[in-house]
Amino acid sequence: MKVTIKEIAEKLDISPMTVSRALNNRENVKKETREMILETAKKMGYRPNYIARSLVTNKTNTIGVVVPEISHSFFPEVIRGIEEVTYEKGYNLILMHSSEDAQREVSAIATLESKQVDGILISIAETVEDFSIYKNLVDEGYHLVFFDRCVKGIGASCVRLNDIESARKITQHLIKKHRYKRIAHLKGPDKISIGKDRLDGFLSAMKENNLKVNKDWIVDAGLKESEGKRAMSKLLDLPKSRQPRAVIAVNAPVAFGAIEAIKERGLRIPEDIAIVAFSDNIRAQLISSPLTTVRQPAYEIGRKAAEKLISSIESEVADVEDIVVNAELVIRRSCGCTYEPEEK
Amino acid sequence: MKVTIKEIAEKLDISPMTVSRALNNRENVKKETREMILETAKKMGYRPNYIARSLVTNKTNTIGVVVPEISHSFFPEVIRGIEEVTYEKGYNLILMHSSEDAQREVSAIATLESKQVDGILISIAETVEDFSIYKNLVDEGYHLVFFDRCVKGIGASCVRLNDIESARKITQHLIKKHRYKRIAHLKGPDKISIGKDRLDGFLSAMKENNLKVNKDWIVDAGLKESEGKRAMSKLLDLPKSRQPRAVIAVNAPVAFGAIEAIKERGLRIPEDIAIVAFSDNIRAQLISSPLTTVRQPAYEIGRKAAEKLISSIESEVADVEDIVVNAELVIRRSCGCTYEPEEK
DNA sequence: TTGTAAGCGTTATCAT
DNA sequence: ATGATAACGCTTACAA
Repeated sequence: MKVTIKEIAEKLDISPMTVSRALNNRENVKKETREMILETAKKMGYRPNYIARSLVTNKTNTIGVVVPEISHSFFPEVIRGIEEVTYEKGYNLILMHSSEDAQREVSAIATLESKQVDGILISIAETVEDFSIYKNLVDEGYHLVFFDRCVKGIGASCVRLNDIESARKITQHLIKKHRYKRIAHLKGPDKISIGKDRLDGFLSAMKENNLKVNKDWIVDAGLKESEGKRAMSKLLDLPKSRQPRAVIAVNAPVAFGAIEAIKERGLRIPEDIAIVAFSDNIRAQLISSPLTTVRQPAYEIGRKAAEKLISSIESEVADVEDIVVNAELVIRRSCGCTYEPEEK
Repeated sequence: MKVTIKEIAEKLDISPMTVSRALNNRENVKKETREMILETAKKMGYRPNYIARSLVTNKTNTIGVVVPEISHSFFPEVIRGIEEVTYEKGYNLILMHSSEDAQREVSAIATLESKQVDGILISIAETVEDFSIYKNLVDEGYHLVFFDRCVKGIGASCVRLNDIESARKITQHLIKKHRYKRIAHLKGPDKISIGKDRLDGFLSAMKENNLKVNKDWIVDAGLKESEGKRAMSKLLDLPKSRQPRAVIAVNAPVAFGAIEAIKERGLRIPEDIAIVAFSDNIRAQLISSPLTTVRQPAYEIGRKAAEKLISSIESEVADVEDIVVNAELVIRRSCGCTYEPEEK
């Protein structure tokens, strides 16, 4: 039922090799022979078997993508960017989804290796503690590019936001524009770059303005809404005199959780407490005090990561790059600014 | 650099076959031999080569997914549902993206065939005119399941919304609850089921209530925002006396386009003209007259489609099913109902 | 319990 | 320009 090169060859009474050459548009086939082969192949409904081809060429023209989650808007948009580039360059995409689970991520990577992908794009799961897996991949010569959530210093390229700079920028906004002095940070996991960088940028801006950062104001908030709520509650449990006037959340879900905690105490945003966050999403403008955020150019991150990976696959040079994409401040009401709602 | 079964066998001075058996947890391997093999394999960093395995077993444990677009919320959510099931059942996902382009869809399918996927899940591109491709796939014995945008009568299963019923329900709401009589429909392409079914449900409800449907009130609006705007303009260009009092849009983007046209003429929603749409999305609740919609259980559609496909792959029975998922009315202000904004 | 031989569909290499 | 042969890494079928 499935037509093979061999069958075409038999039908035409020529060698499989000639058929293969014709089908692959090689030079050295007589014009008439080629035409006859192409026609017959079409008539017989021939489809090349990439599995067999890959086995001999040791190339699958496939890249694996591992994302931690796919429900929110950021990763689908990144995937769209990746998909666009891979399509242009003739690659396919195997999509794996770690659900923020380190174990599942390990098995996803193993599967991709077994599928002999030409390279891997990965944004690591929140719970990952052991980076040796990535290190091993790189050491074994795999093409690996991180995006958004990167691991530094293991020799893999990385496409990410300029998080330190963005954190500085949004902190500066709170300080210079609004004259807030008591600023807290709901921070992400130390282990992943967004957690560390956003904290660093925040601290750097505070220091630059000679503002004191109370130790209680740096609270672990993970990356999820429930954790954001818990972390914010901790801040609000402080004696009034030690509470912050403004809060910077590591991402939007954490901010939404924090907002819940604030509302439950009957406090107003931004009058009683201001809040801003990284990672813009549509819900940020929807809520009653629209959230000032740092908007991430997700599509662009996807494109750049895919481009970097494919160029590294095709050129075979191990040119490790740290590609930084600039984010944009989206000013809304939650920081204390006045605000014209955006339609659409 | 890449470890093979043969290399493990040589190192242990046994046959590759025994190694293969041990690695695949077959019964007939002595316990000590198996343990020794497993240990060595691990130490050497062995990864099975699924490409080679697939070539002989003729099974890739991979299914292909073709979606028309990935930017909006619906398809990512469907993909999540698909991903969840494929993960549970031990399958992988190759993701292809037609960009609503028939030609690109054809090439996506050809690629999936070449990659020897075990089955294909597809939601067809808007511009597809020729259904013989799908028919051929089915006739050749491919496992094919449509989701959301289905093609009927070619012997493939389909998971979709109960569009006729949903259309009836939302039309009934406009008629019974609001007493609108002059109702127009911004319709989708006839060729795809959502276009046809939503129109049919609308017409059926109108007929049941003895309401006349002016021919001018059925306007082709494609599936995109720009086309929705153009279509709505057509309605608004009618003499005042022949204009509809309420409009049902085939999907949310078309509704947003229509709303733009309405606003540009200085008309109010729902006071001057009411509008409702299929396919809820977060923007629907965001706009100034929050849109009454039919909410599609995308995740569930993804799950059911994947389950159906995998069961058909594994059971080898050609049990064609038309699986219908029920949608839910989300009442907001644009239909004329009063409305409490949802936070979150 | 273990081994041998053949073959999956394709392409690389060397020959003609 | 075309063909013969071997090989990619694995598993099936059969033999020992």
